[in-house]
Amino acid sequence: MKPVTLKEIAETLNISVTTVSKALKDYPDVSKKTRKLVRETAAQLNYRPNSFAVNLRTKESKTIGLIIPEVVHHFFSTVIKGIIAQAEKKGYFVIILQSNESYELEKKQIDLLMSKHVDGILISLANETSDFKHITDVMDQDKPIVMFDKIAKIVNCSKVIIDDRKAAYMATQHLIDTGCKRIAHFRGPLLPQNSIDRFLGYKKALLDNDLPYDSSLVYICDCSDKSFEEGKNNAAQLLKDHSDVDGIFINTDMVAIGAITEFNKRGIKIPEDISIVGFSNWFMSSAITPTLSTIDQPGYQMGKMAFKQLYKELKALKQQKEVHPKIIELETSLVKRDSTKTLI
Amino acid sequence: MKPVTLKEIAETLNISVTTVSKALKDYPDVSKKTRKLVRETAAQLNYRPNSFAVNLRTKESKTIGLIIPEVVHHFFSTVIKGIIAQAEKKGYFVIILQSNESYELEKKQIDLLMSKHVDGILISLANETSDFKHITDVMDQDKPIVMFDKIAKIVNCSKVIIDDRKAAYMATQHLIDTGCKRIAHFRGPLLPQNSIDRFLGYKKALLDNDLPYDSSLVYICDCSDKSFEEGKNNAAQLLKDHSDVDGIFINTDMVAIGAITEFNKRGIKIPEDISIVGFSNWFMSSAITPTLSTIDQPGYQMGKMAFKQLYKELKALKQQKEVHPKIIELETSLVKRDSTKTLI
DNA sequence: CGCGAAATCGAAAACGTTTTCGATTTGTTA
DNA sequence: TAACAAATCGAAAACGTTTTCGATTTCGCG
Repeated sequence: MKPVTLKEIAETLNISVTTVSKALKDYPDVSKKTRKLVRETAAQLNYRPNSFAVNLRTKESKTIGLIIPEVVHHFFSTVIKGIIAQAEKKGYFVIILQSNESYELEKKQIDLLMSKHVDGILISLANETSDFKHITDVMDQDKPIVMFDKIAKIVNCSKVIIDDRKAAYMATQHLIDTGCKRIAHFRGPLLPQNSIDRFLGYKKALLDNDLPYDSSLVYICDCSDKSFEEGKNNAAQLLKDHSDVDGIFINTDMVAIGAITEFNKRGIKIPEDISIVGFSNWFMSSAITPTLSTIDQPGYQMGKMAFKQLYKELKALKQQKEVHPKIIELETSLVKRDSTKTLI
Repeated sequence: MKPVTLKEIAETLNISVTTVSKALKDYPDVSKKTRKLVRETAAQLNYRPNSFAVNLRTKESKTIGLIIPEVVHHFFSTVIKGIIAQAEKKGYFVIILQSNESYELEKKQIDLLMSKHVDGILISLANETSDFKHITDVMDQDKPIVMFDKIAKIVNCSKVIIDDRKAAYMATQHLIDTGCKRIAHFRGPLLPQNSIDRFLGYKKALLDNDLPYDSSLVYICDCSDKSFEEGKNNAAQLLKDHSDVDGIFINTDMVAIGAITEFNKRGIKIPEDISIVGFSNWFMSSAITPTLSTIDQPGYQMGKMAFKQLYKELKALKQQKEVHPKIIELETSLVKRDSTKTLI
């Protein structure tokens, strides 16, 4: 009933605990004979090292923390999956906590993870977060932290990102290329770096093509769990405000699908009346009618890379090596579908 | 730089480690004066108990394991969210592992969690799983385990479920009530209890209404990440096989949406030609055209309840009390939308 | 056989906490 | 003031592992 310990193996074999421990870890200073003997009885008694004791001794938990703004979110789900898969390969566990896009909660969650002594932290920042002391505090304690997707440029840690500005530029340029002259933008919240960058990419594309930038064509949405509704509302509002708009670049696919739904309901033809490009390549974007042109954002890959970088830093730290923060930029691509078309 | 320990607090105060420890836990045998003193210096030195040592001493990790077939899944996301939220309230962490619907992987993940000494396990079984020794092994080691959604009736542990049979009956009855005479079923895989139950509910509703059960009207789909495609394929196949079908009860919303997409493409009118009812009330079901009638399945609630039950058992076990497995059944409801209508 | 080197082993400390139980001090009452 | 109860404290063991360092044994070789 009681779990088997090194001591019990030692007793049944009439050798010391030390030797048993060393035998199981293939230390060179224990003879092959006893090594084999120990292995066998350990297997026979179904020995499992007590991870609590190992943790205490080695000061490692083989566990990392993951803080995410929102678990119920398709893109983040794929990131989580990438992280978990990669962590498992390296024998790490992942503890997931949510920030609910709240700065206070984010701080609390970091605190919890630190008191739990996770070996490292992966984080995508909350929309609210504009102060980063809680992050730098972690770094000051020599605990590696890697940001992904929603990052802070000012913090000097490793990051896994896409070039949001470039991607948004690509999306907007595509609208222009297919003939749009007056292009609106449904942007995300004001603080997060990626919604800023997407906005800037949109703006730059306009200016590079000698199209005037009109701030009244920029609509804000939270991109919360109400995204879909926001898309509908913004679409309705846009129709009221500007009858001349012929294209929209939208911050996320879900908002875009909300907008499409609203346009469909009102008999606005896509892409004949209005062309739309979304962002993230959520699988539903190929299911909606019309199918949605969008930017492909590699979530799984992002999770995978984020863990890989964290793992590198964990190893470096263990060997007392210097770690240099690294910025990993993943490629995005434009996926052309039916919501954008060159009209004759 | 080094984290402060009880010992250091004791030294700065010239008292024993014992007293410090007891003071921090409000033991009655330390005077109020020293208790306050200890608290203050602990706060001042920013003392954090070393969780590794606490774990080792108390044999608790305040961590539970969660095994889920697939993280990238809207329903499971909401369950995860419910679990994490509730766990946090009680000071528990959640380690998430995926089974990818594989029995072998599920076994391995349980093994990992056991070796990590999680305090308890929450699990939704993989489709492949038909042997349950790995589950009963956990129970034999007095580690509480609670199943949710995809459960095994034969295993005597606590479960949080819905009445899939009743819900499916409701869905099918609704199709019949709106005038359908020949109703197909896109069912899930053969092994999981819930897809069996949904099939049985469908069948019973037919028979209770004196409609013949025709096994050729039952189509199987994996409900994997290819769900959407499967919906399209099954829909296309159905049109080839049976031109007289006027209603379908579909195992999940995502498959249903795939089917709707296919029907839309082919000019089949919903609900005029074919009525459709899905399952789970995924938010996209109110976004698709036409909106999808479905069964509301309370994911968040299910996660919350699953953790609550596990927590109860953890507490009972700590107090050496007997634990009685409990089956918690959550209510479902029919959500009527545009994909089903009584036609005049 | 003797000597040094190499191979093999084990005692013990350490990780930081919790908790038992005995020791000491303080307070109370006759 | 003596005697006892109550309050307050601390020594030490325990949780199970890892690792250092010294002790012992074995071996090779002259």
